[in-house]
Amino acid sequence: MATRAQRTDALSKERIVDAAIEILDTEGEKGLTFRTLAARLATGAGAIYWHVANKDELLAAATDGVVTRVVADVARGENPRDGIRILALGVFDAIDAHPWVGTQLSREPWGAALLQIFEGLGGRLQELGVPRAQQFNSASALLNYVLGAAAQNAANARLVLPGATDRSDFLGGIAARWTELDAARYPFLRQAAAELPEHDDREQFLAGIDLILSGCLTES
Amino acid sequence: MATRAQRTDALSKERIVDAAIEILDTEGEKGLTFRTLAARLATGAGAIYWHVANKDELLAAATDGVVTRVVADVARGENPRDGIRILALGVFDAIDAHPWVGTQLSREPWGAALLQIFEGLGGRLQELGVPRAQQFNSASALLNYVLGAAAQNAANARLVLPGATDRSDFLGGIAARWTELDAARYPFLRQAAAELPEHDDREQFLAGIDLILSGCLTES
DNA sequence: GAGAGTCTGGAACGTTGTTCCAGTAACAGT
DNA sequence: ACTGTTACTGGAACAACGTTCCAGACTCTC
Repeated sequence: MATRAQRTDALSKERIVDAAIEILDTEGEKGLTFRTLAARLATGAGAIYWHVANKDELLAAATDGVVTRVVADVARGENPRDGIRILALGVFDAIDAHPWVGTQLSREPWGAALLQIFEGLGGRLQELGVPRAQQFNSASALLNYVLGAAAQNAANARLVLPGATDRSDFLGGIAARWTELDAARYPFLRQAAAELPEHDDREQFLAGIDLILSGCLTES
Repeated sequence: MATRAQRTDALSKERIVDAAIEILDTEGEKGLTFRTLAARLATGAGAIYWHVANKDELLAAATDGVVTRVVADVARGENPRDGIRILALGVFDAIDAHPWVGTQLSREPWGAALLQIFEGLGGRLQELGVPRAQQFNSASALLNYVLGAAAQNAANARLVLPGATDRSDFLGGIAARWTELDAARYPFLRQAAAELPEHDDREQFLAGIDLILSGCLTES
């Protein structure tokens, strides 16, 4: 049974997941259906179900595929602080390139993809000298922050399409709405509106990482 | 047109949203369909569409409803640090009670619910004396952390149902899987597995808030 | 009463995830 | 070369969903 021959045009979970990733990237989350997938693979829906239990498993596998590549790409041997920044930014960029990964990471609580990121963050916090009693909490804080920023960014990416021509138009439009808010109830937002259009998501994300890291190291 | 009389059994957006929240809380996200909603309101799907544009708007309205209540409940006049903790914990608890809110907050990037939370956090950071240049970044970091933790918690809540009888069983099962991981690739997770079963989600969440706050205040 | 607006309920449409199953390809044993 | 078994395929069929459509019912104004 192990050494069974394959047809030359054999379908496989790997080919299916790769095709799914391609569709997700080009057509978005709504573009991936078992029918479009079957069409791209020139087969029927039933054949796909032989290799994949259901759509959730397919999405989880696609997510794991992307995340595994990111985590593996982060060089070991960096000093731990830079390692954390590179890893976090890698996840951030991956989700920028594949917004559906952000959605998926928030849906799949203890999946393989998440564990890899958690390990990468936690291991480097150890190296940084965070006291053992606080390693778990600190790593969780970092992970939650990364996931929150990621999901938010993914949702944004999904939203840029309609209306605005480019990113600064888009943010300008949101800032304009903020300045129209009730001054008594939303003083902070009205002030922040000024900074919104020219802020850089990546820089802001990294600033948050540094903030949390400095918190990890100052708390005794 | 403004002073049009209402039938006594009149449908309204408010009644629809309230019924939707009830279904979401009792039956979960999958339980809310326009058919179940119409059945509970003893009407047809078309009647609902007269008051609500589509399901997205319905979910957004339900989310805003819950979040508005939470934000309003947080007493002003607290010292700002406690205010942030209470607000964040309020959002956390609300999502624990209504897991679907967590999912929704991550999907709706600049919705009214999010703005209220952002304002609450940012305003109190100002009072805390965070330098103006860092208020935007700090508030974003807090918000992203809250959202990440919230979404993760919501996903967990959705997952407890099958299998395990109670929470510590559930976490114990996950910890057991962590200890079976490859020791060379996952040293941190294997260590964290020991702490997982008895950790308290709320406490860990608050520890993360304190971590970020201390980071906000030490970064010059 | 007549007419106009507002609102209702349910039938109907197109699409989705999933199941089912008759059929085919490649092997192993004889 | 035949046969049976297993591994796999493709497409028809099903139930459920979000959404649209529209004939009617209600309630006001004239």
